[in-house]
Amino acid sequence: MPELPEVETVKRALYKIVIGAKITDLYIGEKKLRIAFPKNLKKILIGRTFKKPFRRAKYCIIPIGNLEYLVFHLGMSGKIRILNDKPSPSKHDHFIISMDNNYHILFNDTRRFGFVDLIKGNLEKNKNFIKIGPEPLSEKFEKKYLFNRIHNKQQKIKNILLDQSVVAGLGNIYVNEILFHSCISPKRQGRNISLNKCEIIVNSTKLIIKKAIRAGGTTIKDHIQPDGNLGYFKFNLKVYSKTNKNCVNCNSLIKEVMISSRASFYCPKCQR
DNA sequence: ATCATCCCCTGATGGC
DNA sequence: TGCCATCAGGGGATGA
Repeated sequence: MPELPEVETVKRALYKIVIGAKITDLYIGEKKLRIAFPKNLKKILIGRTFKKPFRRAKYCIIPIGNLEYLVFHLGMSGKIRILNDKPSPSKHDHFIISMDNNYHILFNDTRRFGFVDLIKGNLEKNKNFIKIGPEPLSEKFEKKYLFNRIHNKQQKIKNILLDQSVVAGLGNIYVNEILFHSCISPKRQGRNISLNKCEIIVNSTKLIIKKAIRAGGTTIKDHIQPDGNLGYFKFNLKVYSKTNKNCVNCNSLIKEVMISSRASFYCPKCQR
């Protein structure tokens, strides 16, 4: 599910309820997620107080002390719910945090590609973060940077933008939408993209990511906001999963092709 | 180094 | 109805 806007939505929901809250209880499921839960996680967390949560790429991070962080990654199907009543864990519920303000954070993940981890020390030097590129909404993500990163690449632009070391947080839905907005074919090689086109890609990225965050992300199947609402950006999708629908600009039929075994959608007339 | 492919896992869907 | 193959928002390991 979750790309940057979905994780940002989760972070904002947590921000409203975790700051200053003390952890009173923890449930940890039997099954291993992408990585095992840290040893003694329960012992370490109970009694600790959350500080301000933040997001980096597709990771949601809550500091629990000086240079100590609780880190979530939602993988493909991970969901965070915020509940007023203590839930009894049902299928695919892997992690529940109870706090002294009577809120409960539930981590549910059908496919278990997500994980929960504890990180100590400088986050940006941690193995999960050290290679991650600039945030798309930061000033560091600008046309010259992008041009430098792609102008000698043999890869298709679709794959380049999915590469977290080039730009952080984009996934399959938003890359498809960004390339449509940029009028660039997903099959175009990185080295065939000019500086001017890079500016267009950068601007489209910022615009679409901002709009998606405002909408609470995109619900295709799994994603829901932590309060149970849908991600309303699904009503703004122009190409993703629109195979054989009409292009909103030129009325041509939207095409679907597989690029590196991931579905890619584009308008063959608008995107070159 | 760079790039494509496979794999982790569960569930939904569609063809036969 | 059942069975099988394919696909899904991610990303790490592998090997050419």
